[in-house]
Amino acid sequence: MGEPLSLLTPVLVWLPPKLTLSSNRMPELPEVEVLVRRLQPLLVGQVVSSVQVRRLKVLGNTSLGELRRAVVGARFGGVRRRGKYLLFELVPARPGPPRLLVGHLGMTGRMYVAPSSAPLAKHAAVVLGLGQRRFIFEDTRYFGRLSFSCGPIEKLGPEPLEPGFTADEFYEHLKRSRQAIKTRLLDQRVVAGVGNIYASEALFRARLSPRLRACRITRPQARRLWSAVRAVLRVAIRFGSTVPLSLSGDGSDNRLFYYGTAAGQGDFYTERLRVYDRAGRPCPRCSSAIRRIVQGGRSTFYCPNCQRG
DNA sequence: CACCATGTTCCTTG
DNA sequence: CCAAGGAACATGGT
Repeated sequence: MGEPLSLLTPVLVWLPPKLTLSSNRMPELPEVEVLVRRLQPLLVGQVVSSVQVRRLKVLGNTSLGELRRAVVGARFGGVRRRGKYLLFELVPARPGPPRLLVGHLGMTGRMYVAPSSAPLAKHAAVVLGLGQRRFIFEDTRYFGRLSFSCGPIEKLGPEPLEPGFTADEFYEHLKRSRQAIKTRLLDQRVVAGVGNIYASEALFRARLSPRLRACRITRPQARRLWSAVRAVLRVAIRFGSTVPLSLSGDGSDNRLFYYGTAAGQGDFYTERLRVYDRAGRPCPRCSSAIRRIVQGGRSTFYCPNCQRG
């Protein structure tokens, strides 16, 4: 600063970073939480004028007729999250009890609100008309769901960031299984919302080996892991809340925040995962090489030096 | 071209 | 009946 501008001073032009966040990252609790917060102001109060289902599979056991009857004319009430599930409350036009539409993004699902004039995505599975705009559930692999089936959410374990998730119950639950601790973390009945990425991250933070058998965990170790799970998820939500992604379909971005991807420039896209997908690279604590193993058919990443047990 | 990635459900085996 | 392990699902990226 203070340097006088001359005709020879190069002019720096700021270009917005391209919003091409890696699409191979799957939504877990933090991604769903951030999505729910962003969808809320776009949906609450909106009245559904039409329903288009382009892939019946994503409705699961819900029939197209049932969806139409319950949704057309209804108004979006609350938008909430449970584990990795999105919960949409739909208030009927005529007096009656609200219905709960349950969504899951599977591995490649997206949900966003776009102008009705925008071209429809190739893999748009369900489209709800909202006047000039439409709510779109898109999923290239169609593993996701949007239905009235509440069965899956009733089986979920405690919400990790709420008081119902206690270190003591977590410990008692782990004690009952001979499976590797990493595999247990992926069981949605133990704690809801942890997926393959944050399971590795939490174990690293707790300095516990992913191969440790759950029943061999000590009470202090369980407490450390309990704390690490919560910290990892909270940090991811905080980070995701700062990413300036648009949910209005006016950009070419993928409309879903993915944590920890280093695409583009600037602080928003700094790599923040410590071990996931970093095989062979140095551990951020001790510089040993991060190792990749397969547990239950899924990749696990950890530092063999820092993570014991 | 063969294989890999993810989350959930379903099936089989012990 | 339960725990644990593996296949299947569908598609695109490498």
